[in-house]
Amino acid sequence: MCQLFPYAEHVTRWLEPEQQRAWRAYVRMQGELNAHLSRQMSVDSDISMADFAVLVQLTDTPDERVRVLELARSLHWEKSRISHHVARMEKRGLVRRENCRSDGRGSFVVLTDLGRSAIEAAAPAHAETVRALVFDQLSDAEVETLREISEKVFTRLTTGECASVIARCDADDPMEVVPQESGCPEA
Amino acid sequence: MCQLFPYAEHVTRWLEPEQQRAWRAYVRMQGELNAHLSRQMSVDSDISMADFAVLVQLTDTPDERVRVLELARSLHWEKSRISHHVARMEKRGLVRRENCRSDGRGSFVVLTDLGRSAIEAAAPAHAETVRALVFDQLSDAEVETLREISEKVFTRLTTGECASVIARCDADDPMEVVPQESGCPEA
DNA sequence: CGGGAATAGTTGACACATCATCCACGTTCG
DNA sequence: CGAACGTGGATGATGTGTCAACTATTCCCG
Repeated sequence: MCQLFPYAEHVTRWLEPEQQRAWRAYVRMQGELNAHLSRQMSVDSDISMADFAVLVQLTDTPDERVRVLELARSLHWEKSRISHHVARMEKRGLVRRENCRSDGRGSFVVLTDLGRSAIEAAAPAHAETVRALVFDQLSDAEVETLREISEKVFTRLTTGECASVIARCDADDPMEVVPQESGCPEA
Repeated sequence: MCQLFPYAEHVTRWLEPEQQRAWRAYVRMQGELNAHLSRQMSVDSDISMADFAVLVQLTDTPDERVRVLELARSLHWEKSRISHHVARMEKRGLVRRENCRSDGRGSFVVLTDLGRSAIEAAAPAHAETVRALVFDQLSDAEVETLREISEKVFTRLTTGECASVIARCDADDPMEVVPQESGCPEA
């Protein structure tokens, strides 16, 4: 068995059985959940999760216009991804590009009316789906632990050697369930 | 604010603030973790996570050959995805296709020597990365809770209305950190 | 002022996922 | 037997993500 990886003991502490089980459960769940949320979103709102993320960033901003690099940083996307994606969204009329006067290199992504109504239509259903699939299954303690686990792993991912990947400036608010106004009273 | 979604109260209970925070932490973490694992895998093994998943299924099987539909079921992939992906892997020499004699429609995906050495090279580094990024950050209790949360959500996703998506037969073992032989003694 | 270096963004090539469609074979039942 | 229908799988079109190269502007330093 193990002789399949002759150098294993020098490189790897492997995973404990408990960890193996947890990891496989997590991987499976996470894959299915992503798939389900994406499908749900495109079925009942005709936009993708990626579109949604971009639109959230735009509605989060007072004048509904964000620099491309700003988008890249807050979404943790590569700039070329932003560029391609915005191009596609522009073709569908969800956003529009504008040149930046103060910096000749820059350009803004601006929310259109179509874009605004798209996200306003999508957000409630999405939040509802998340609630039904995830939070209705979990106790308060579990929710808290989920947050702690996520924060710990995320911190590990964005500090030290790992951080090299993208020029991580600060980057807050990568994604919301409900666009910012969700300071909804009865929430 | 909330009048942005006039029908919201009829449709949605929204998320509690605690849940919002947990959800955003989870989404962020999960996105970064996926990205990091994929990048890591392709950098130090020259195969993708998808390749890895397919190869694991093959090495899991005594004679290292699996029917396409079998693959689709155990990975929870669509059959066309398998087909395309196997085509690419075949072009790179990681697997090869063989016709099924007992059923003229069917075909087998067979592990090649190159494929075997690819996964043998990839697995330890991958397991090590997962351990370093995830499990080294977590207490035993957190690992247990992570598994419980994952199982609860996964169960919700694969039962009832949600299950309609793919013809969910049974489908076990969608993905492993270490190909099956990982019944490693000291693990 | 001039000439690199850094920065903002785009582009093209390619890997990947999904969807709809198609084809070949098998099964069933008249 | 043979027509109808189901199944295993392949294919092409399209949307999406990544990498590497490129352009254009701005910054910096002499």
